[in-house]
Amino acid sequence: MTQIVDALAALAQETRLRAYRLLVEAGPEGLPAGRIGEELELPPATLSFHLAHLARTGLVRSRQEGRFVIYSADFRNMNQLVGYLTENCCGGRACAPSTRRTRVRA
Amino acid sequence: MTQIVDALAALAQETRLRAYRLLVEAGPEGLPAGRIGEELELPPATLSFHLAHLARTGLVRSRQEGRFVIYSADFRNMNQLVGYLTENCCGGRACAPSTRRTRVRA
DNA sequence: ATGTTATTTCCATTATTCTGGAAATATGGA
DNA sequence: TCCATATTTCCAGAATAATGGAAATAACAT
Repeated sequence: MTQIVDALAALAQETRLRAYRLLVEAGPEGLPAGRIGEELELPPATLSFHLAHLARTGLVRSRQEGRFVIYSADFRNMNQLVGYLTENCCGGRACAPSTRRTRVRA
Repeated sequence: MTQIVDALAALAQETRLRAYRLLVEAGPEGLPAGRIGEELELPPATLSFHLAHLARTGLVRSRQEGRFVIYSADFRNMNQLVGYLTENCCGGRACAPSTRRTRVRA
C-alpha cells in the first residue's frame, strides 16, 4: 500500500506528471535531463528534485551516458499501479475505458 | 490535466485511499461517515477533512439520510483516471494486468 | 424546548513538499 | 592541465497539506 501511495504521490504533481508523460512518449531510449528541463522550462535544481522523486518511486530509471543522465519511463510500476486501481478501486465493473487500443484477452 | 492531478492527489494519501477502498467495497449504498471513522479510527474533524477532499475531486458522493451523511464511491472519475493512465502513461503496451480475478479479497 | 447523536466548520499547530540560487561534482574536450 | 557543459546536492525560504480540539450546525426524539 505504501508503494501505491508513493506512486500516486509521485504523479500527483503537474511537473512530475508532465515529465513522466514526456518520458513515456520518448520511449525506451529516454531523454537526457536537460532536454526535459528545456521542455518543461524548469531551473536545474527543481528539475533534479522532481526527477529524483520519480526515480525514487521506480516510475523512472536513469542511466549515465557521457556527460548526460538519461531518464526513461519504467512501466513495471505503472502496470502495478493501474493494476491496483483496477482491482481494488473499481468495484468489479470495467474501469479501464473501452479504447480502440490493444485488447487484452485473459 | 488539473482534474487528473487532483484525483491522483486525493488518492495519494493513506487515509483517503483506505476510505475510498472501504467505499468501493461497500458498493452503491455507501457508508455513513461515522462508520468510516470507526473503521479507520479517526477523530471526526480529521475524517471530515479527508472525506471532503475526496468529495471535492468527485471520487466520492455524499447524501444526507436522516442524521447520517452517507458517502459512496463515484466510479466515473475513477474510470477517467484509469483511462488517462492507461492511454497516456503506458506507452501503448497493455498496462492493466491480464490477471482475471474471480475473487476479490476483503 | 431540551437532550442526544452525527457531522461539519473554525482555527491553530505541526509536518511535508516545492522552489530555486549557489556551490559542488562529473564528464569530456582542447 | 584548464575550461565548458550537464547534473546534482546543499540549503533556506515559501507554499501547501494534515491533524485534531472545541464550538457550531443538523436532525431526530421526547
